[in-house]
Amino acid sequence: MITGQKTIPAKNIKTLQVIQTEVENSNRIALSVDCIIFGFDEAKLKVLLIRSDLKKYTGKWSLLGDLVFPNEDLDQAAYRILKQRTGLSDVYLEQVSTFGTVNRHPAGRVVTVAYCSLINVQHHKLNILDNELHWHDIKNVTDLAFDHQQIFDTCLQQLQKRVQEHPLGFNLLPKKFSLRDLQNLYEAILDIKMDRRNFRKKFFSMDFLVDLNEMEQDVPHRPGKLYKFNFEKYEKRKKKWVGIDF
Amino acid sequence: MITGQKTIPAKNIKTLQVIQTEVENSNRIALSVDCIIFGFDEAKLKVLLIRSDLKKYTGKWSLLGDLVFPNEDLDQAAYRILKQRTGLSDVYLEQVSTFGTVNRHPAGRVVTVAYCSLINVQHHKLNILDNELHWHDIKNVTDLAFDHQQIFDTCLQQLQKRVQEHPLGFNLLPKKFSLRDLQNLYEAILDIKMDRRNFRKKFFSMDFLVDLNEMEQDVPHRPGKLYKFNFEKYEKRKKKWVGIDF
DNA sequence: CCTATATTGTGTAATTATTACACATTTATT
DNA sequence: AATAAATGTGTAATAATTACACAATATAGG
Repeated sequence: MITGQKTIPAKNIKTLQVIQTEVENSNRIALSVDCIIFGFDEAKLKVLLIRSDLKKYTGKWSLLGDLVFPNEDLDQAAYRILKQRTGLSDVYLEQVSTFGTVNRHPAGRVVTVAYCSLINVQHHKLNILDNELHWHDIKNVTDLAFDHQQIFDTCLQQLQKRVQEHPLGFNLLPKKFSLRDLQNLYEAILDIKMDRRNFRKKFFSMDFLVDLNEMEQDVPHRPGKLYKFNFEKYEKRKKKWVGIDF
Repeated sequence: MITGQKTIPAKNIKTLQVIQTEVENSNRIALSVDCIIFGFDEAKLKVLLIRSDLKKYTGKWSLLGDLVFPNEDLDQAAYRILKQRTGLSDVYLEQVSTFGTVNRHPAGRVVTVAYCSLINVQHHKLNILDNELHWHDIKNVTDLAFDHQQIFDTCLQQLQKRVQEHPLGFNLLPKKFSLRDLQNLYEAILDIKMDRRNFRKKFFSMDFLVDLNEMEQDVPHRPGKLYKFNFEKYEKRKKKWVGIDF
């Protein structure tokens, strides 16, 4: 057991003055936010990308990003950049991970924080300010500019994990959806097929779906019932975990 | 469906020159790493803390952190800082989250990336260079300096989650451990009590524990069998997930 | 209007995982 | 030799998961 030793010379400890000098001078690094914006449309999971306009990456797609201002909170910067680049506000936005290899950006040292957002393609109008802002089927996302492929892969993986543990997916669907929509969503995100009956059983047993007593319109087959997700009930009841499993 | 529109003026797009100017000039921010180092001893989960030496936080404890150099990778910085401050190397180290509110540090704008490390207290000798470097029972960790309490809470929560899904816990135990040790560890991390028989059944059914045919020594009661974790087997077999549950 | 097509809605049996719970055994200590 | 303290073990009840098939309902097209 290690015990405290007040008398040891604090070699690695710095005074506030030293730290201030370091913070103010040569140790600073440019910091950016990159937004990974997922949407769901035509039963496919999509992501918003723009063309890179850097010569080094001509023709390649990239994530939406920009530098963080020295006087704004990191989360705030994420919302600002998302708003600026797509017109979107009032959406789910979550920090995923930070990427900081020295040479990840051709303009110099830029450490970037990835934020992930899930939006309902039907209900959010995009404000297209940027270079070919585009929804891309995630199946076709390869070879992005910078280290954006790695960032994208990380975010997709985290989405796959989180969507199984939290009702995130509903942010990607219209307010009223059919069970088929819901299953399509999960199948698209997780890239698997599920048994329809068991999928329904599972969601009904969770007891968060509210039957709206409405039917789908304009489908070329027997229409399904429409449901909404009861977020209030979920918030009240949530959290029970504990289940070791690996 | 949004389609690409090459002719839209790219208001938000910047040339490499513009970005370079931004990156080189006034937009830079100090970046630090904070290390949350968990250990397990006396059936308690512990964390390494040092005294803050800033006047503002006199008497308070803080995490081990330092600034990232402009020419080193972020992960590299985390390993360097951990090594520098504790003498530890060759340990599990993982990025958790980034904290970036404007006023989190009194010396100016410093965005910090939290890294979490799990070490075996018995098998790693600490190199005490710092101000009262100390193992603290996590139950007594309150009111840390800076926003370190928030960072600590986030890391502990993530540890609680991850330890249930991955065999992380074994990094905190000696190579040979009893099932009681293992259960104590889980109970300390998750802060719950578990049924002994069911705990054993669970771990035996996973089939990753190797019976070493050795017994505990120097315990004041019937000694238990010693086991090790079969990491190779785990690596081969891992990944099955898919289980929607919330 | 009738038929074909596509998709919805529904139940059960088998298997597997989880929970709750008690007593005999082994070792160290006195 | 007796005591104290912890180990090691099994079963029954319940809950969750999986695999699987057929009738009902709407649209589309002739």
